[in-house]
Amino acid sequence: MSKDIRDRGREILTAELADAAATYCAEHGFDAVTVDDIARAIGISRATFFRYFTSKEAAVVAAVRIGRLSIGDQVRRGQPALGTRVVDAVRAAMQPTIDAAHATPGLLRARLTMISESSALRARLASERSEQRVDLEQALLERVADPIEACAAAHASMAAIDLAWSIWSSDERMEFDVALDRAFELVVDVDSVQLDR
Amino acid sequence: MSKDIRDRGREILTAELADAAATYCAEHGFDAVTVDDIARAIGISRATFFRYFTSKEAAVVAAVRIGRLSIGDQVRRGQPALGTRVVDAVRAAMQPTIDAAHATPGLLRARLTMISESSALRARLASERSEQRVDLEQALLERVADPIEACAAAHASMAAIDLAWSIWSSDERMEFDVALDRAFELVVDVDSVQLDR
DNA sequence: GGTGATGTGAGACTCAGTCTCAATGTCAAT
DNA sequence: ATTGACATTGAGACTGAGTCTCACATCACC
Repeated sequence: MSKDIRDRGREILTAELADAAATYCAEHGFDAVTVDDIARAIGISRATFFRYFTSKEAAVVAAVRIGRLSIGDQVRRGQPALGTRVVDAVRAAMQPTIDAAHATPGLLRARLTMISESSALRARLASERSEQRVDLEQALLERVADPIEACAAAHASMAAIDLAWSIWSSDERMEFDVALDRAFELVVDVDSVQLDR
Repeated sequence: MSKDIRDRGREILTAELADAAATYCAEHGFDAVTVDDIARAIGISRATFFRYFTSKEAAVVAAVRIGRLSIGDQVRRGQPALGTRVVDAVRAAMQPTIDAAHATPGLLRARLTMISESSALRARLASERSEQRVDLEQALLERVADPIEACAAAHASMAAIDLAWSIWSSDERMEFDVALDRAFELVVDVDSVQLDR
């Protein structure tokens, strides 16, 4: 199937372009550069840039999206056993992300910092996370009978994943899998958190 | 203090403009109208539109943002007692929103539907919710000693609030306070949700 | 009636994102 | 080697969002 090969080739090329674009933006400041600048810097035309990315922000956010599989697909692939707690299934589905974070932690931290410093990039990331939650919801609906329970589990799990990134970002020495464990534990036990001052 | 009066006047005017803008967009389709169209329709110039709203999307989203107080400020105002569970404090802080949702449920539902149908508006709403979470985090930090616990509680609470809007949107007969109760209960008990098929 | 501060409209400008069209490259069949 | 189908690219025009400057109007205060 030559089509698969072509598509894979395009995927790899997209990843390389996103990487180069993110590197260029990190050097010059995302808000200070135009799409023309980025395109020229990574060796393509403006028109081609928009064939690979839907927006200026998308290119940079694509550079931190680790595995090519969505979180929903990762859950499906894991084929978690009947009776598994949903939060455990989602936590397990994060393994590829953990591996990627462990491989190049410094680069990932730098790029998350860049994103957090631009309101346009923060907005894009928030929007992307929201879509990820919908994707996770759909995957869970296939394995959980009550749709509202599936929806709730997706919301809580995404909250935990978000929290894990926060925890990981705020401590240079933290490993991402530890942050994830802590985040899921905190979210599951959130009813024990009280006002203590 | 005349300055306060002026500011209050501007707040009221902004709310009226947002309302008119949302109504116009609902009639003609958000993606199909330009800022020029909206501005003309609500009787101001394009330049003035951008003095009241930071973007085209902001005007519409402002029309569904109910109380003028942020969720963090609502928690502070509630002055919840020492030992209160954070989730209960946040749930209680939603009372003004409940009241507003109860006052004009049909209008609110129509506008949330419009938002869900435009990717630009969905993105804007997601971004706004993310900022609300940060705001809530800051308020909780003042009352919870462990910053990570405060952060976790903010993430979980915002997940519950998001979920409440989902639940409320998906059932015409649901009252928003019931949706909120159900959402908080589901998020707090999320560890009991299992894969059952 | 001046005078200064604030709000508004007009219009120029930059840049993001879309679209069309022509040029180039690739591959297969002959 | 040549041709023809097809995909990719670059160039450039175009729309519309968002910013900025300047001129004008309005209103309060003196």
